[in-house]
Amino acid sequence: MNPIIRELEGALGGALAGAGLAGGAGPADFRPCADARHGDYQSNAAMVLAKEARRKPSEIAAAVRAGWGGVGLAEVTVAGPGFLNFRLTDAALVRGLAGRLAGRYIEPVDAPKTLIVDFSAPNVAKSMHVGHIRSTVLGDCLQRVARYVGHRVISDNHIGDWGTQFGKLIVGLRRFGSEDRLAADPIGEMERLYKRAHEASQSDPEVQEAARLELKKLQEGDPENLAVWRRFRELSQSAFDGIYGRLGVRFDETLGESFYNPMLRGVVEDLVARGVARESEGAICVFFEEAGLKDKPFLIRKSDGAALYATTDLATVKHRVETFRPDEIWYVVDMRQSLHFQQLFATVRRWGLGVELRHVGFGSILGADKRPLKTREGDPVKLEALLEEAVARARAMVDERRGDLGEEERRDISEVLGIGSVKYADLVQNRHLDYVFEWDRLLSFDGNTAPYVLNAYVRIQSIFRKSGDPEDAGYELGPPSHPRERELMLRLLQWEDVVAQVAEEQRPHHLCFYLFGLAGCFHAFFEDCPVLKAEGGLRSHRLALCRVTAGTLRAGCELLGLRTVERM
RNA sequence: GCACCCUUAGCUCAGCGGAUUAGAGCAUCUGACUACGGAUCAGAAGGUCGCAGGUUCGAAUCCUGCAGGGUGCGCCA
Repeated sequence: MNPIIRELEGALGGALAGAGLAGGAGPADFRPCADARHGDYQSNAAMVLAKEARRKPSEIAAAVRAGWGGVGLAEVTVAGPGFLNFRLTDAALVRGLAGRLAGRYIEPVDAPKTLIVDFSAPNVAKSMHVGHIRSTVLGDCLQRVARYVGHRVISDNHIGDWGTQFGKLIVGLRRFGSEDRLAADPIGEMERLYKRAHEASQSDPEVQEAARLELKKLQEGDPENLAVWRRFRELSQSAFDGIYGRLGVRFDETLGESFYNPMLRGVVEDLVARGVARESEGAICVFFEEAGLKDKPFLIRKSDGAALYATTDLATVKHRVETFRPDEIWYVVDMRQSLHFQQLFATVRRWGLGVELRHVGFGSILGADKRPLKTREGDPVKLEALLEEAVARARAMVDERRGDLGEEERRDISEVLGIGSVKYADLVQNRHLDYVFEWDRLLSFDGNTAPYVLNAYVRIQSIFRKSGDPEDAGYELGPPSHPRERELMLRLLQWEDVVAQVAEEQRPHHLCFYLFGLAGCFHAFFEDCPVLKAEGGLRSHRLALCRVTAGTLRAGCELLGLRTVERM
């Protein structure tokens, strides 16, 4: 929280206590005014607390005003049935931004936690496609934000590197494989091999049997098949790394499904021994009493003895708890899996592992027809191709407007804008809504988009270049001399709270909306308040505002996983 | 059948631990081009917040029911 806002909230708490309403009555409910005409910040605490205390809200509000101890911070007015409206003093505005001008952008949370953020999770031997965008972009943003506010974060890519598909892949490689193709386009070749073997097995029982045997050999640790499997995995990983590099996404751990393989048997046995799971129709299941889960058993071992997705997930939780001692684990996974997570979480609770699990769910990406996005041929759209197209489209716009810049810089700007636009379009939306992927809207450089936000930053950088001042010039923040300055200062003050909210609710769209609003405030300020033409203290003050704004925009972009550029 | 999610302006969406006259963007219309970057700004118009009840001094927000759309639900992941 911004230090000055914290002081204000404290002063409100004190005034409430002075009015006979103990601090235990809950938060002071101090927040920016919904409508700026009423003031800068507001509190409905008087009305909320009046109900419990069986007193008149207006009376409580009047008492708060009379006992207001934050005179140097804000003036209080009472409106309507008991609204408390606050108008910050100039001194408070200046003091609230002093830390930021000095480069301090965040105060660590009071109680840092250890968090595991589980996201992305592509499958080996397949290319990443649109279905992976949201998990990857959202998960990366959340790990950045959580780290930023001071939590200890472990990001983990739970890749799909084990399963029945490897039987067919091995058969495919042996019968139809081509080293040349595998070297030239590893993922493409692996997909082709799988498809080829799968098709062959449909019509030819011999192929199907061969795949089954190869899978069995692999599972039993046959060295040759293991070597092939490792090769598939390595080839896939380097393809993933290429995309992650381009997206600027990093993982602390990449513990795929195969890692947990040796633990699966023990997990099932332990759950049975503890009475959490039991045999049913030849399989092992967990049954629930909870409403909604009653008739929905959680299968952890098939009747043929094989483990399932659920088993691996349970083993994963156990391993994470034992290894990293996390307070929370966040699963950034498609909402369609919410039942699975409900069951998983309920099972873990009964198992008594003592960790808070959270499903950070999100909706699907749809095509213009409102059906899951596919290519014209009906295949999923590959992530690499999608990023390539985004950058190409951005490049066309950069070329059109900035022919004066060199080739290398234009390429770099296009990359930042193209990738940034795709990420931003995803993050700006409330995550649990499906979203319709439309190139024109996504890359429209108008509205609440990455280019708009980046442009505000670029304009500020341009001011500094033009100022002729040294980069480390000291500027001094003064009291607002214009309404636009005041609006900008107030907006800047909200930064810490917005970041905290994103961390608490795992909802990055709040940060996007904040940055968009901040960029708008800056543009408006820039329109009405000459910076470089101002003189003396005013020039210094306005440049200080520019500096804090640029720093905040840059910090926000970084949290979203967007790179910034100096010119565009 | 059961469960979860969604329904707010023409379109895409914020807001939903209740509160002062429901907000943005896009599209539409009007202005600002001797511009510290017009990839901008200012303004207008546009909504019985799916429907019906209920709780409350006060409901887009909480509760119940209904309708429409989506998703998922024993041996896939």
